[in-house]
Amino acid sequence: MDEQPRMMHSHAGVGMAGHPGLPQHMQEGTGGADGDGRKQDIGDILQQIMTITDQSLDEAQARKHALNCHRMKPALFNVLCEIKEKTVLSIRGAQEEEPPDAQLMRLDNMLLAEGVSGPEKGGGSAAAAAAAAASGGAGADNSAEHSDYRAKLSQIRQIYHTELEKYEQACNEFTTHVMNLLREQSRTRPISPKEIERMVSIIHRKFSSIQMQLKQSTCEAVMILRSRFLDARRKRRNFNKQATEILNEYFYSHLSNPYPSEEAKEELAKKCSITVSQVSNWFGNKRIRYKKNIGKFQEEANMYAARTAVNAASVSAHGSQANSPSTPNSAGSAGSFNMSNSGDLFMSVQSMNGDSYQGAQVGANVQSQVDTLRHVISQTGGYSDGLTANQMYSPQGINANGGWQDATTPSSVTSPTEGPGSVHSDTSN
DNA sequence: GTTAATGATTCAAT
DNA sequence: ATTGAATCATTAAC
Repeated sequence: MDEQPRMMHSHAGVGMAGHPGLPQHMQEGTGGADGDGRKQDIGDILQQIMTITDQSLDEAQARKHALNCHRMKPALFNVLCEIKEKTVLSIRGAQEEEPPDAQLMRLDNMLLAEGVSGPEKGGGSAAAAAAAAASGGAGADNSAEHSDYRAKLSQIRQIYHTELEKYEQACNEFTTHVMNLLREQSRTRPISPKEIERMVSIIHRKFSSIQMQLKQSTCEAVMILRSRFLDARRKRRNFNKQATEILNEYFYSHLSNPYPSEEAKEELAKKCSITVSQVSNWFGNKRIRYKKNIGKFQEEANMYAARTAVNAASVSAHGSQANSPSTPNSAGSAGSFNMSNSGDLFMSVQSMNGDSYQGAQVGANVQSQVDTLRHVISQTGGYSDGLTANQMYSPQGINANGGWQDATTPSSVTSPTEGPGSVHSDTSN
């Protein structure tokens, strides 16, 4: 509280120091208005300015008082104000008109998007929902994390608003204080309204730069929170049984080409209530894991093959039955996807199969039924003797195809197995 | 507590 | 951009 008088005092002193001699001179009654006299006056004034620092405080105060009482004071101030304004304007022209800060706008946009600076609850939940959607989960069961995220966000939000309010209040207080000060001082030194205005804008700029820091750190906090929340994405949630079944059905019924198109992925995603990228992930994992250890998946393959075969048969018995016997030897296609070339007996058949999907969708459908039926045939023993049947599902068949990096597969062990006899961990962990 | 299963991520190749 | 492969990280079963 005692700063104000001190400041005023010191400013007043400086103000006085600027033009101390003139009034004094006039006061002393040298009324002569001729040119020489004026020059003389100016000389005196300058002299007095130079010696002002030597003067005592009391003397300065006395002069100030004298100045304030002088009848010419208003006119003089007006002139000085005008001059000041002109110089100020020239400076101003150079440094003002700064463009609306891009950085600030970005921060504002982000805070708005994250629901920190927006309207009360709506923005926040919207952001949380967006984050939840980004997390890829089926929603529902990550409500704990969800609320956690929301709680943290609202905490940040609260801090942000409190601080912002504080800054605004401080800014207003300081502005009024400075304005009062300047108004007060305008009695003792030339201060134009424009100057006050300018000072206010400087203050506002300063405070807004402080606010920007606040916004920046808030943004950082939100980003950290967000990244932490999104890390929860890594928290694996098993798909529900139905979804897995749908995916497996598709996989095994398209075993010769288990690469669902974008549309198929979307369809599957919709059916399984998961995202398209999750479908892609699933198929990626499935392909690689299936390929790595076909033996392990035999049972599963048979099961789904049988199931889809039943469906297919019930839908269109004719077509499927017509197809199945036509390629009895190609049964080895159990693992036929991705195979490319090899001059085999299998090859010729399988490349044919491979070709079949490249064309119309009808072809693909037929293909899927063919795949399916092959499994059924093998499972039920089909025709052709057991040996053939075994070969159908053995990794040997795949190796024979040379399709994907044969090698490694312990064919000698797996081939005779009827089921997942050789269950060795595929993805050693 | 150990281990297999599994969804997600990363990185290189295409 | 998509895929394969390796790997990570979590879940579920034992």
